[in-house]
Amino acid sequence: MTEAHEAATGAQPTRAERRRRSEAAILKAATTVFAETGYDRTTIRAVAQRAGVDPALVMQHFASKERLFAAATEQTVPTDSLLDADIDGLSEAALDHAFAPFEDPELRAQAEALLRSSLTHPAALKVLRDDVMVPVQTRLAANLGDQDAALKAALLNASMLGVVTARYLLDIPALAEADIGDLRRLLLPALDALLETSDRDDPARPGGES
Amino acid sequence: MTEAHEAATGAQPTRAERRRRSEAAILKAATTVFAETGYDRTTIRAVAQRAGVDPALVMQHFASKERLFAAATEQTVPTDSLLDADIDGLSEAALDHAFAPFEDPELRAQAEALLRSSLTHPAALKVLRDDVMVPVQTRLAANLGDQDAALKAALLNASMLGVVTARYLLDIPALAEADIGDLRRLLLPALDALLETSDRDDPARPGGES
DNA sequence: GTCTATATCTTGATAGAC
DNA sequence: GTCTATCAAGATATAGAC
Repeated sequence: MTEAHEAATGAQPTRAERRRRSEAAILKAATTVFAETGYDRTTIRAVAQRAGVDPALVMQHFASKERLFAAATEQTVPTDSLLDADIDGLSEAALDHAFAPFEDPELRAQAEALLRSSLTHPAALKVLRDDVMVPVQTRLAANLGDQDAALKAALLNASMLGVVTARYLLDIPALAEADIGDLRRLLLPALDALLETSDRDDPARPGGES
Repeated sequence: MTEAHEAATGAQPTRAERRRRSEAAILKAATTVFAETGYDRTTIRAVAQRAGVDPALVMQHFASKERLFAAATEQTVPTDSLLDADIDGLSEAALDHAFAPFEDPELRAQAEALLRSSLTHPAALKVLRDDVMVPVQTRLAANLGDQDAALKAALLNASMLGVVTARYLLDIPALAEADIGDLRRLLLPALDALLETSDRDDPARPGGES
């Protein structure tokens, strides 16, 4: 039952429906404010104002600021498409995986809220590290093979973290204005070089077909 | 006049000397606390306790939390050694430049304080972007030459930001435990590949001496 | 020079009217 | 279900004793 449908039919939304909608409005507003200012500087009052509701209503729905933040940053980690990538397309898959949430209008605020708070809010740090970065690195490393796999995966992941942070959160001019195609074009060779088998590999298992 | 010297001679420190010392102690404590928890979660009380002085004394010396933070993160940008690097050693110079403050016990807390607060504290963001990253990128780009110079420099700089952030602030296991020599060994080829002249270069001015 | 005491403000959270 | 009113805690910053 959509709002437009109601307006056309004149039907009244049920109480449960009204409640669900105000909760969604609050959550959307909270995600935006968290994304803009981070956890600490975000106030319940500011969230309520943005959502057009009373501050007490925010507490009624989410019980605490901590749980509101958890709800606003939930599911930031998309279903990973890093498993089915062949080795050649691995860096490309990792690159796209890093940009995807920030280029998707639906996910952008969620991702930004989590990332912006990650350096100062312990709960956000834990989620980013344990639920996002480490799993991604594990899946990347699983596709690699050489003895430096874990470290290479971590470096690739951290580099991409730096790029999206600089572009979307720090607003570093050269990166914020850049075309995403140019970023891909320049980054891909570098990421490929990072993943390439290094000299120190086990001689019994010569690296790839170099 | 050192403390040890005074103890040996029994000389009394002057008032100005006592003041200078308590100010230094406060500044050191502030830098540490800012580095650990960021600007917002750092309280004047916590700084005073860490320094072993009264909270009011902190205000007496630095007037405001904002100015205390500015003093604690001042001079984070070291005199750049990126100008005299030849093109071949450029990525190596940039890499070392990124790690240096975090590997120097004297500078570590300063750098961490600035970086940790940069995503949530506007003043810290401005310093990191305008006084640290943009100048570094400008100097890197000046040594490059091709038409993507600015973007390549920005990407290299942002990647290193991500690596040091993941290693020193987020404590991503694979990176935090890694030997810095391994990080250099794996990163250098990737950074070199990033700076390499790309295919799209102006045909009238073939890139470097490749 | 240093500290006690406190003013002033803002926060998250709660209680109760309607 | 929503809002008014308010609490308790903690923050920066100040004033003044010593």
